[in-house]
Amino acid sequence: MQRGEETRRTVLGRAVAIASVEGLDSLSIGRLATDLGLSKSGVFAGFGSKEELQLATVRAARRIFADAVLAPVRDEPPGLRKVRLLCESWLAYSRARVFPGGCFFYEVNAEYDARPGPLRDVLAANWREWHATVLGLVTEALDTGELRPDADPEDIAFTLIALLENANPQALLFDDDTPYDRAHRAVLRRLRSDATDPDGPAFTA
Amino acid sequence: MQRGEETRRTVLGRAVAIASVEGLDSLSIGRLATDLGLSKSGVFAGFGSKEELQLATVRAARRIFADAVLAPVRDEPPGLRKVRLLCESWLAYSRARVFPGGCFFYEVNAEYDARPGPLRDVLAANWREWHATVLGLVTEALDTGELRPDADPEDIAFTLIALLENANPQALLFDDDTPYDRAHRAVLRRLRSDATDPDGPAFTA
DNA sequence: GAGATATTAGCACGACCGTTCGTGCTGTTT
DNA sequence: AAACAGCACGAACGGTCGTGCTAATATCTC
Repeated sequence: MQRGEETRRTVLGRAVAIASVEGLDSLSIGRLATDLGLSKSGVFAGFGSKEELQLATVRAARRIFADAVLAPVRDEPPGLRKVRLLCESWLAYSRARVFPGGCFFYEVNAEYDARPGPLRDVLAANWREWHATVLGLVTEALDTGELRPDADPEDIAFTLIALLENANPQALLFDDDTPYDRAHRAVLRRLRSDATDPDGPAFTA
Repeated sequence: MQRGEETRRTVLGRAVAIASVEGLDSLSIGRLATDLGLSKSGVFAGFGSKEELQLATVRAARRIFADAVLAPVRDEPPGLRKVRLLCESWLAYSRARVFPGGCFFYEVNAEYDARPGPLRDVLAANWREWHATVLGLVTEALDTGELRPDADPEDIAFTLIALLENANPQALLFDDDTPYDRAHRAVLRRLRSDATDPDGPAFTA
């Protein structure tokens, strides 16, 4: 009997869309029910509490993020090119409005970063995971010798993430895609500045 | 008879604090009244509508931001050092929790960047102003010859802002101040990479 | 088919929301 | 002293919120 699971999926699909635009606080069970033609208690029953609905929404968004951003580069060989492709994948994900409100996690991190509780904890864990992913790829690029040995992978990861995430609100606030291009150029610049071969194939292929 | 104005100030002081942590949506007139020992209708009367309260809150936050971040460097002579001091001023502002939720505008921009309306419009204007300020100082540093003539001021401004803003959520999410140090180093690195004298007095004084 | 079970619907609750209204207080102006 | 504006108050409005109940319905197992 997996009809309940399907309902949950339907609800979560709408929930991630709403939350990416208006935040997890604006998720309301009654509104979800009305939007989807369900009863309020039916939606409620599928989650048990509003907080569980919010947590499930974050987990659903995490899967979508992984599919949209991480999956396309998963099978790339380690190295500097893979770092670049990951950044480009992220920019494409924000630009394509995989979530209608841009990056889901930019929105909800800002919403909960100063509010202790289970939600912030899971968001912090997701951030750590994302940061570790970027840092891991940068470290691999160091191992392949495409980055100078004295390069600081932590600094590179921090900078790359900063450039990506900053394009998101600017593009949304002004309904303008040029911040993505600017972020892309800044990413390339940062990578080149520590690359052993600034004109190598990692930047052109 | 300026007692009303003083009440408004009291309300706005609490409002900016709440909004920096929980967002402008979580501002509730009844809660402000309870917190401050006022009546709900009294608070309401001072603003006329919830949206006007939100807009007034943004204006109040803008003044606080200007005092905390811009004012300390206002009288510095133009040049690369002034750019660096502005960045350090911003980091100190976020670190010191001038707003308890970190940077007020990081929070509310994320909240409203995908929601058209008067609030997004005023937030976009504020962002433009902030960006123009950074860009102006960078351009001045170009004029003084401290930055290489082929440096792209737009790219520098974008990168600096990205580095600053990215430190904020990370510090809040993990209750940890090291992102500020990392952002600081990244800022210096970015400025040095386009400076005519990477070891000049702009970086040491 | 019959019975067990998982899933929805319907309804009511208390709390809080933004907003409106009428009223009284307080200090200035005439 | 009288008239007046500015301001805050308490009460109440219709609505929506999350959350519990109970009842009806759909699906799976025998």
